[in-house]
Amino acid sequence: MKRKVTLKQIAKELDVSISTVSKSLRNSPEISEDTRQKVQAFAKLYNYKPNNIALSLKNKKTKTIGIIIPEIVHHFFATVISGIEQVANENGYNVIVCLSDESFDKEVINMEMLANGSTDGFIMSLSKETEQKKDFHHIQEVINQGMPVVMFDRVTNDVLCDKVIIDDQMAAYEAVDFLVSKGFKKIALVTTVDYVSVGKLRTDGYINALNDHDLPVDDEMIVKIEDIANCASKIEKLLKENKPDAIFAVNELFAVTSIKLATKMGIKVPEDLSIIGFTDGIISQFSTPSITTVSQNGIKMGGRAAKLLIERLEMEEVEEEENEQYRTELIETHLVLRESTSTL
Amino acid sequence: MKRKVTLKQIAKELDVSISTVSKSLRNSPEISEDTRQKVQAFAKLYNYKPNNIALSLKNKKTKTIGIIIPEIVHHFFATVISGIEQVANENGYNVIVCLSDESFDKEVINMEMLANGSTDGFIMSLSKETEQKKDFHHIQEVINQGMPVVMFDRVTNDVLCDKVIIDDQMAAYEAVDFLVSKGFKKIALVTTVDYVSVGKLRTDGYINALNDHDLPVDDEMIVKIEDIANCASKIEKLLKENKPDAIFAVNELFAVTSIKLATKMGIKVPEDLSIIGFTDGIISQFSTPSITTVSQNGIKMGGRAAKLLIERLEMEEVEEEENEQYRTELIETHLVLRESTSTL
DNA sequence: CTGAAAGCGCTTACAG
DNA sequence: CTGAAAGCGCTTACAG
Repeated sequence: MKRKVTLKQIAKELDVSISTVSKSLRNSPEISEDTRQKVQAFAKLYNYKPNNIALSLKNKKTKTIGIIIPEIVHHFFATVISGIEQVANENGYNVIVCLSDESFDKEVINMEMLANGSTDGFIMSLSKETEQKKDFHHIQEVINQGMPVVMFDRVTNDVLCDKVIIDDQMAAYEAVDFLVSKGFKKIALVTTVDYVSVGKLRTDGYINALNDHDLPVDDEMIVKIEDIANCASKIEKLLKENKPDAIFAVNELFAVTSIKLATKMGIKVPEDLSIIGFTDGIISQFSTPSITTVSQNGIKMGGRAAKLLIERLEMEEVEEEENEQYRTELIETHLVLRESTSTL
Repeated sequence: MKRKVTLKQIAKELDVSISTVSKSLRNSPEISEDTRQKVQAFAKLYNYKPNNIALSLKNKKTKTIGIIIPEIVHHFFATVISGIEQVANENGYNVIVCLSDESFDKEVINMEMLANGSTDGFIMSLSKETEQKKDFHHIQEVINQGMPVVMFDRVTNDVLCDKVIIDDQMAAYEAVDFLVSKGFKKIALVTTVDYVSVGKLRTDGYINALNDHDLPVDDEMIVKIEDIANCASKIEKLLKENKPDAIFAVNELFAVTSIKLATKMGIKVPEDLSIIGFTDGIISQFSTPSITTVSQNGIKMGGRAAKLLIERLEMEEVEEEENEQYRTELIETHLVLRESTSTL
């Protein structure tokens, strides 16, 4: 068991001061070529690596990014982490991940815990409960303390900070517009309850698209699902009683569930019913039929979020802090055509 | 912008020493009731929270766990992280995630980076490249420095440490045994190349099961896939030339790909061909037909791994370090019956 | 009961 | 060219 070696030990071993060792290793010109080499050779031999914690304390920056998301067993969020991680790594940052499990309390606790010195900033997506409560004091507090926050996907206007989103409303609009252009008249919507910000926006997009095409917006054709576990009955009812010829679903799970239920009821997809989902994940790719969907590039979103955060982090060092030019970056989306929509 | 307050500032404000503040906040009996209350009130008012980094440096422990896995956009690994995170949180630990992207170099770099004081220990699953190279010096080094490591899923016998695995060989055996018991005679295997440890074990289980039932092991019926991207041709060839009546696939992707290809070729699943996969993920659940599979409880694996690591971490404090009783925990698996196997 | 000092591992302005 | 000192934010054994 050879514990990690410290400057102190090297200094003692070489009979010089700690300062000399430190400077030698950082190639300070103050130090003579001779001792520098001696120290460096010794350090190499003992595989000296500076202690991150000590550096963090000294420099008052940790070079780590805190990520707080609702869940990780979720293709889109995993994808975003992956994007963050990549950019973070390229810039010498590490990533510490906390899950809120869609709970407000967990989100607050995690945020406060990480804010006590563990990270330089945050990248986050709101939990459903937080969106419902509209209580963002924990985020505001962190920002007030001078730690930058970047929100993505599930964001709020009530907090001023950098944001990375897609244009949910427009993307939904385009999906529905596509269906209309293909001649569908009875387009249903399977969406979330309204407090889920992205769900609400996608719902708005659906409504706008119908309006713009002078199609009626029928409440019977809009199914709002609170709890994913028992969404089946509502969708079945929609299918049976309202006989839509197309469905726009605001996520993969709603889309695949609709397909499965329709198929079970003898409704053929896409012959009798076309379906468009949202998020181009594993399910959309491997479902049978595969699902036409609005792609949402999580890797890119994560990467951008990390870039924004790091830029702000590095900027702060130079300029005086109050550069309140918060940016909201839009990641483009597009429709991925697959088998679940008929090409009449 | 009100920056976080420190002991020093509180001390100054209250005109007492830093030690007194520190002790007051930790409810030391040394301090008079009076000053203790005064300090605590003030600290509360200013929302004082001790700085994690300073505590880490002082205590020589970070209360964070380093996780190094091949990828995160992967249902099983995401599931394991989720399990780790939960147990970690319950015990006051945070989790810092690094991805090796299946690359040996990235695995080494990440490990070394985190080992320089950022984490108290590691939970990891080997990258494919590492398994191929059989170079584990980075792991051994970390262990030699006194940091505990827990490996899961993709583990190696060449490193002594705690491990959490499933019995891959037995699980595969049981899956194939099930197929045999249902009367299938021409059971094919779609597996990985041999250097992937879990793939190899599952292959062994397949072979053993056939042997024990006096069924021939035919190399033509075994497809080893190196690169997931272009596995189609090999599976098509298998289907066309060898006409298996059942397939055991060592992961979800191979299973669903086999189903899709078979269906495209007019082979009906499960009527003409039964398929069993491995890992009960999103794909298995939402594929059509849904896939019979060997469940592999990632949440539980992650939870156990975290438990093992934390136990060792807390143990070290007391006993003298060389308690080299490394444990290997087996997580039970079972067959989840779904639509992809016919129930003759 | 309170506080000065040492120390965790490092860096850097300053003296010599 | 080298080293002592101060400091990052904290804790704790020790003096007073």
